[in-house]
Amino acid sequence: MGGPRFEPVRAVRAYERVVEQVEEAIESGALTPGGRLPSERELMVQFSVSRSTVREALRVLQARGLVRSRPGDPNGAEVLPFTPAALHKSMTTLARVEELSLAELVQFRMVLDSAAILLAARLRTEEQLAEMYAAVAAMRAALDAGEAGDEGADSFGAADLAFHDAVARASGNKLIEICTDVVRSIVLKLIAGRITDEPDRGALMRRSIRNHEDVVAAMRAGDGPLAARLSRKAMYDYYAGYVPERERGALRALLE
Amino acid sequence: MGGPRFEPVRAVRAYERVVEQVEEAIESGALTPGGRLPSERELMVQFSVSRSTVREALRVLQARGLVRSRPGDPNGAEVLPFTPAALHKSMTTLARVEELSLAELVQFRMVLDSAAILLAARLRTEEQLAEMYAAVAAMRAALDAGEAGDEGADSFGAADLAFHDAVARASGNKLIEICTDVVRSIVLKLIAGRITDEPDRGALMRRSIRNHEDVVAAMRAGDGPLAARLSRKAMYDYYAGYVPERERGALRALLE
DNA sequence: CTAGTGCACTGGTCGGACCAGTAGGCTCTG
DNA sequence: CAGAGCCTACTGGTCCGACCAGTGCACTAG
Repeated sequence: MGGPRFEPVRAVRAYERVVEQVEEAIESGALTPGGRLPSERELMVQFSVSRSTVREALRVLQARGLVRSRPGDPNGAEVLPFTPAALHKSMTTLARVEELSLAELVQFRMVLDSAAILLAARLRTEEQLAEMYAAVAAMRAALDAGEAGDEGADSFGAADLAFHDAVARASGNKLIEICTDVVRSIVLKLIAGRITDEPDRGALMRRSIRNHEDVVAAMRAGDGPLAARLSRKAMYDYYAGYVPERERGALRALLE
Repeated sequence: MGGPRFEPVRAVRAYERVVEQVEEAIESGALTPGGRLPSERELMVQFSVSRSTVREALRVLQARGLVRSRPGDPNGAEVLPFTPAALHKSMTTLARVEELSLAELVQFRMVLDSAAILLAARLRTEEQLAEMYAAVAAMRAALDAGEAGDEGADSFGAADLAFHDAVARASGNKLIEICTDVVRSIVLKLIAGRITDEPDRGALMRRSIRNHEDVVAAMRAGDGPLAARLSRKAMYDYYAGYVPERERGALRALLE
């Protein structure tokens, strides 16, 4: 039969117990976003631990994006609504430490974005479709403004963001929405600097706009698979130039 | 012209500076996994801060999965190789706090897994293909063992994990690999308990095995799109029963 | 009734102290 | 001389008490 199966007892630190309890209170809904934790001095009484322990627990909770504390606030730490900030942080370190290549990130975006478009083609409302049209129009306006001066880059990027954000929201999947946003910002940070030096930037933008128009037209027509395929091609066209030649093959694998 | 553009100065805490410096040392490669940080008392000298501050910084770094400290270790905190533990944590809280539905999670898995299979169908080596066959064989063995007693559930799940892990690795995209793994474990945790109560469990497993066989056959034939479509169907078949009726439509949208 | 001023309290940081635990050098023994 | 055991100098975990610069609110003076 074998003796009783003993499990190794991991030494559980005091601050971890505090973290667990607060975390559970938040997840169970006992503490809602906007609500306040008791002050540190109050917490040390309730948990019967020292203030150092309380503070270390709060640091962990803060690192996980669950609470925020402000000096001088008489109300104690504030419970935050969930933000993907922690997710963003861990993915960013993943990208840096684990040497994620730009190709992998762009590939990931192609996968998620085309999935979002496939879903949005079915689920989108007329209003959301209008948002997408507006975003494309804003991209065109940014292009025209950029032809004269050199200011259009920011607003073009903002319009592009608005487009993909509208699509992601229309997909009805919050996880896709958040992940696309996170990965998008990481990609942009990686190619920042190189993006404005692009010699053919105007042509790139024009092509991107045309691609977006094709995508949204296919979505209006309800042809999700086509829209998804077009969106993968659009993203490939836009980012392939930044990806080393020998890694582009993996990207093209998604173009069918 | 407008006056000089002042930026709001956010009060930067001492422990944050410590975190930043250590983080940068890790990301720049000055500190490599397996390496050791100086002891806390040594750090408080180097940074000219108190031990409380050092410790709060270490707690943050630990929460981000970058270091780990053990009591009594004369070598100081250990720099960890990257693990998706932090990513996992933040996604889990995302799932709980932000009320991600099971349907969204399964949908996400369908998207990522089919993408991984599409890529793996092109890039897989013979060895990786053999791994997948072995995993399917293990699933069948677990089923047969389970018919007699009631022990097969664990080994069936383990074999299933091995299959999808092999596919994800063969895709050549570490981000996909990590995310599928994270989401997978969250899904399993959500339906834990319900999974063994399934009355038709044997039939479900048999069907799943057949689906996996079809997928791997399509991959051997090099038909990525077919394999991807089959894998989406396989996942739908396996998990749809746990998803509320009215949310299944979004899942079916991915079946074409 | 309003505007200004304290006060009580907050979080951030510091320094010192104690404890249980570890690792490696040391001594003592064979 | 070799090996087994103790011992000490560290480690991280926790506690305590203190000070500071801020914040909100009540209270007061106009």
